[in-house]
Amino acid sequence: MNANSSRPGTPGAGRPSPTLENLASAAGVSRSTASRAINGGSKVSAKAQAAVDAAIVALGYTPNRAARSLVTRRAGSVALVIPEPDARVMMDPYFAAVITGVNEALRGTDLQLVLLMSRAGDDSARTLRYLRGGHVDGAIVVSHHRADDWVETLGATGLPTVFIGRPWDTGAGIPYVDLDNFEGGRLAARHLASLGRTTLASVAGPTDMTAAVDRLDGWLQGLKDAGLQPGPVIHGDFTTTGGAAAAGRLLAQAPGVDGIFAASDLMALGVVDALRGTGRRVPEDVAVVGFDNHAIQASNGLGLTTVAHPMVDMASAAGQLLVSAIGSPGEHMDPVVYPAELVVRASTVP
Amino acid sequence: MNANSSRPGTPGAGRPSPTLENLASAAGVSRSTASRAINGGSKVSAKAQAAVDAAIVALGYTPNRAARSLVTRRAGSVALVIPEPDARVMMDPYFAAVITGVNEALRGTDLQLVLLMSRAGDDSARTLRYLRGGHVDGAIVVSHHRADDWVETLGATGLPTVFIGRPWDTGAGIPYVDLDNFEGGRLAARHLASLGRTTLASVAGPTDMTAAVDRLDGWLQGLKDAGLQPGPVIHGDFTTTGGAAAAGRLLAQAPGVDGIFAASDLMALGVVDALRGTGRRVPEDVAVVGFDNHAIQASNGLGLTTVAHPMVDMASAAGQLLVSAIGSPGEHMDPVVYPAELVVRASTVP
DNA sequence: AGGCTTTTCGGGAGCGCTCCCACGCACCCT
DNA sequence: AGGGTGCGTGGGAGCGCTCCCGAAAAGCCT
Repeated sequence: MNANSSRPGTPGAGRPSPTLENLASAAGVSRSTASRAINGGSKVSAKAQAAVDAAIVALGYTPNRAARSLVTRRAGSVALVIPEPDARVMMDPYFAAVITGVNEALRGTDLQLVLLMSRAGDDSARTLRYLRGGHVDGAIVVSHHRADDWVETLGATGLPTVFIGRPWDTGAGIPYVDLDNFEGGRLAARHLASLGRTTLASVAGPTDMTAAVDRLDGWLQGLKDAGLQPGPVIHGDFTTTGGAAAAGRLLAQAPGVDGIFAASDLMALGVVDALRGTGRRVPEDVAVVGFDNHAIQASNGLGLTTVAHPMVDMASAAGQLLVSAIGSPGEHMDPVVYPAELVVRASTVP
Repeated sequence: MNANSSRPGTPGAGRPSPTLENLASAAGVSRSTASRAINGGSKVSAKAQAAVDAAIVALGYTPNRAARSLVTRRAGSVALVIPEPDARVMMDPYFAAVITGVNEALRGTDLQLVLLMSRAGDDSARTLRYLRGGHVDGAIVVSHHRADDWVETLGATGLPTVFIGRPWDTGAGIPYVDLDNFEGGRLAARHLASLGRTTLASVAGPTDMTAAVDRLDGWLQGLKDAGLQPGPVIHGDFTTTGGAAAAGRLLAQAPGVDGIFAASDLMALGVVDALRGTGRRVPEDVAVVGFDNHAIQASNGLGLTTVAHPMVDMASAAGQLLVSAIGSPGEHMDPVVYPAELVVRASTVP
């Protein structure tokens, strides 16, 4: 037995891949019949279908995407647009979840995921040119900051588009997938109130993101429902260190706080660390509620009470929405809003 | 001023984009000349070039990628292959860094990034078919586990390929970008030894990853160099919880340990938590060294001594390597190995 | 100035595929 | 038995582009 017995004949040459014509003659049918057999198989006799199928395997035939695209005017790919500075992508588990979910939705279709990460200004024009250039059949935009004007711009191009996270401007009627962030905030407030906590504060997210604003609005509404005075609100940046810093300022403002709602699990972890740093016990002295139910919540040993945010599922739903939007263009699609659910753990209930 | 004054003429219709022929007649030249003017501009008179350039702007012309691909046999895209179960992608910051870096390298070229995440078995065949089907001009493979046989398989196809992380089988001569993990492990050992620590243990990574094995080998070599007895080695899975669990077992084996090297920052955080959970102080009782210098190391307030691992830069280097491999196929390219550097913080030096 | 090379240009062909249309054949209805 | 009505099939055209090659224009030499 020789170890390298399976060396190919012409190294590096890469034999030309078989064409549809090759396939057809190998199967003993015409190019047209072969094409029909490959796509959907309607109006093809069982015999011809079988012959083509066999030939595909025998020749290792793969249709040439470029040729197909040229005539069908379909690119066979969708773009995932992430309009964020790269550094942010690094830390936030959100994007990994989005990629995973969208990818999941695309599995089974023959659509490929093209990643479009665009930084500030100039680059976003490039991205836009690419999108409207017909190079993709649709786009999923991770909608985040108020400044991005993707909505109106993309809305005008007619390119099937789905947003993940409610965009600021929903007027264009572009479909989106979102979590009921308002209800999530309300649940957090109600939960803390039901535990008898009365001095409640929040480490909120950036004010230019709909998700952060909704969570805060819900939180305040929940406090009002419970008949509680709203405590201080500090805006963080959704990161752990940002959460810790916000907690520090918060404690300076309201040393007697006994319940904190952090608008993300990452920030909640920072908050817990900061609290412990001051000698406070969680949850005995201060109960903490996070947001996202991200796996990382378990990382400091303390189970974190949090609002579930099924990011992968939501991204997958966005992918499916896009696929069906591509399938039936022009049809109106309603937004999909996932309900919020509270997951109670040791950071509020010992 | 009417708010919706900029509505396009035919909503949803999407006017047909101009073809090269349109462009040529608008510029008053032939299709061929227009084509030449667009690609490289050699053998085109200044006058013709200017006319074409003007027409491009006037018409908003974008070349049809599919048509171009069909004749040039270049896809205009590269694949990023991530052969991991999706769940893993979620937690590990590594992949976000890879995506960021590769994307950075591709900026400036007209290559697009196509994401190929393939799960176990069946799916990997699909991925492979896609890669060898000529749908991309090259591939970057995040090489991780021993089981993946991408190396030999891709090596045979002749598709330009670069690995991130040294693959198990380097025989095929496929270029890769890696960190000097061995040296990183050795630095950790030397550092702890130089602090007078004598009972040293390691929470290593999975044994089927070259990075984990190299770090461990370097660690053991460093201990030998310092004349120290190697302490227990527990294998974790590069996650925080895995690190905490490993630390628990490690303390059972060697309660008197005064220095621990964790093969990733995530695991190091788990280790620190576990140590504190037993009442041990870091670094007074036990010094801890991590690996990666990931931003998350700051998350628990304690600065973590760690080995720098410039993942974004490395991924970017891999992207550049791939671009040049596509430019000059068949040419041999040497692996790129980044040096390891120790970053000393409070987890070892108070 | 005549013949030469060099430079610029335009038309034709064809990449691999899908779609349209027309043709043949089996089948069923009256 | 004759004329439908299907379904299955094959050939032709053409998607938008690049490349090849021959023609035209411009430059150079002796």
